[in-house]
Amino acid sequence: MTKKSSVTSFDVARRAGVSRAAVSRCFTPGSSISAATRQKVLAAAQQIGYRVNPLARALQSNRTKFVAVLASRMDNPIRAKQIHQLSTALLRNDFLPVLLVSDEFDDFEEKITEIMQYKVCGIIVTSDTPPAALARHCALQGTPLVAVNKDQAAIPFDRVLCGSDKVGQAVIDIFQRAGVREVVAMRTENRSFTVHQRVDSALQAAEKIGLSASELCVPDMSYANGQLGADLLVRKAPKLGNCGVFCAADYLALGFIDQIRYKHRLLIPGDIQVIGFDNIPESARAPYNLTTFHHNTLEIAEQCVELLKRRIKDPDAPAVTRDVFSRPIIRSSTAQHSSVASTHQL
Amino acid sequence: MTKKSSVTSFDVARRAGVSRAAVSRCFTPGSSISAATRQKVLAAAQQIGYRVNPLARALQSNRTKFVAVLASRMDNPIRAKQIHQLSTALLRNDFLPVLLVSDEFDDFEEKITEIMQYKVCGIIVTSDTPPAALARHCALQGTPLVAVNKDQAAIPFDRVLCGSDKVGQAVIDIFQRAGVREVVAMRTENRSFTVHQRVDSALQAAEKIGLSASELCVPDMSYANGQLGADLLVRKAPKLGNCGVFCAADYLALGFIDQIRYKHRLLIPGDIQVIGFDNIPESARAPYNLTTFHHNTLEIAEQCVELLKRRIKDPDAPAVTRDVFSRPIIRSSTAQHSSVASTHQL
DNA sequence: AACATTTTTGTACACGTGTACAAATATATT
DNA sequence: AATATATTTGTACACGTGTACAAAAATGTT
Repeated sequence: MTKKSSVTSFDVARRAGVSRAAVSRCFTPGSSISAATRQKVLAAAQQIGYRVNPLARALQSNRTKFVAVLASRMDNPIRAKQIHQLSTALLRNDFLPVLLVSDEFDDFEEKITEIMQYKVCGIIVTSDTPPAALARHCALQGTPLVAVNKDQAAIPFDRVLCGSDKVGQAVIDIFQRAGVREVVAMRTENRSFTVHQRVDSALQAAEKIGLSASELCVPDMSYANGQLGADLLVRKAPKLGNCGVFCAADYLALGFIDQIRYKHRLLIPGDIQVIGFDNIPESARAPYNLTTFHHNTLEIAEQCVELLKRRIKDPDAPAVTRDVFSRPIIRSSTAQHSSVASTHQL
Repeated sequence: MTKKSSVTSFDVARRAGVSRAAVSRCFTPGSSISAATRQKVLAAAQQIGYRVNPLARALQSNRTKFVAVLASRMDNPIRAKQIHQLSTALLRNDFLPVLLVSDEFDDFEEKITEIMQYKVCGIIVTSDTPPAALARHCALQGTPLVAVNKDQAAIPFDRVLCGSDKVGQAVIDIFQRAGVREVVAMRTENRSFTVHQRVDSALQAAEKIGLSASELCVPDMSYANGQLGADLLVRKAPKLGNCGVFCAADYLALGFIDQIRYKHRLLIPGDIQVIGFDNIPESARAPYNLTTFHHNTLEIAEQCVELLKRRIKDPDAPAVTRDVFSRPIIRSSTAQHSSVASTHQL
């Protein structure tokens, strides 16, 4: 048993009556080979079930189809979905995703250098891994790097964002139309680029139209911290009138809403209006009906792969940033005053 | 730039004043090498930053550290968590997970045969991929195969389950203590081994103690199908008394609960009691508070890796099935009659 | 000290492929 | 038909490693 089915290009060459180089050329796109011999080789290969050994090919050409995907915190459904979409997009484009999950690893850099030894043809960063050191490492090895929702660094790399600055403006527009007089933006302490950008842009947009705005800070992005945020807000300002809270992630918003309703016994959107970001499945459901933004993970994934392919083709192209639009989705966690009752449903 | 840092074992050998074979032996566990030369080699390697080229090694030894992880439907949080835990467990044990997501792919088998060309050292199946054909393929190539929550097949393989038969009994116990007189078990049409096993074992357990029991079938495992199940149940039996519904997955249960409450205007657990399975984060929250079972993805992941390692060590060992216990978690979607108010909280 | 035995070392080959180079063939041009 | 050019083919080497084999060294035994 376990017969090593090592049928090599030699076998194909012999059977087709050509040199081994011809076989290699037949399976190497762009090589010079006549139609006649190509046919002979393909026929022979078909007959004896030949497949190019990708390891030997990689050893020679210094390239594999592997793409390292750096991830973390997959308990957040939007992150899980992003990984799902990324993996699918990569597979669809004939890459093979290697999933490196950074949680629990102190020596995560070690894992990255290890996978780079395999001559991966690219790295996609979704995790919290700070990309500065990684970008240096990649530049040194000539490995393409694409980062999702990351700030720029000294060494440039390709990036994909999700509606960086337009989101804040949209939040304020919605709140204003809904009659909100005071805006609170909830951010996290940890180093998440987009969270801060969303919150900052919202605060700026509020200031621009003279709307009272403040921020509220919780440690991390989770349901529990959303609850914490509710407690903090109620303690700080027990009397809330026409208040709108922008949570930088749906997970925060859900915790916030549940805590406001079930512990503090206030009404949403009657007493407090809430906007989230991500549009995770739960947000659409009856108990929440959260006004939020569609986090377009599919489009992000496709942009990542496109940038990756672009850079593989032209390693010296200038670094690019693609901004994927995040569509607002109005539901009933915000009041719907105006006649323009735009009720997008996903 | 992009200097190929190809420092090879030749370079190390020259610097250490030994043969290249000595270098190879130094980095091959179990090889015969003296302590003295090992030191010399390690020192030299350290100095010039040598790392074994894993591709060349793989070409020679016919083994890589890659493990193919077959996944699907990662929009379900429990599946996402399972992938997360599996990837982490693999990385912790010095493997590299390659994530193959089957959704959207008609020619998924092609992807599997492709990754097998890379001489992966194992395959772990979490997806809906029917393992029968795969098992044959793996047996032929001598590739270890571990399946999660799959039925046995003609060709045996290692398996990990999650409380296959004990769950049904536990469900009925809980319902009985809570005063339920009629049990309905919701199953899915699609080919999920564990769903059917859970439902069947519950029906059997009910029958054993003379409890009236019936089943309800919905197409797939999703929130929307939980809603559908609620509609079907209410249409079939508008007058429900002391009824307990066992949903084979929390996602179903949540949809069921929301639909029962927000559309049919019935009370839970007053009118209908509900038990789920998985203990996804949402189930613990205030709006739901679902009685369910802890789906121990961490333990499952570790068992998978353990079985994988075992089989790599001894390829001819008999196939094994490990059953991971799923602890019941009593919350308030079931009534708590008896004095033994066991309120486990995760 | 001479021999037998174990351990360590070096040489040489194998893994299966891509491609530079020159030779051979096919095509275009005068 | 003879020459110039473009295309295809085969040969030979390179990619970087693991390991069988025999030679050498170290260790143990009488």
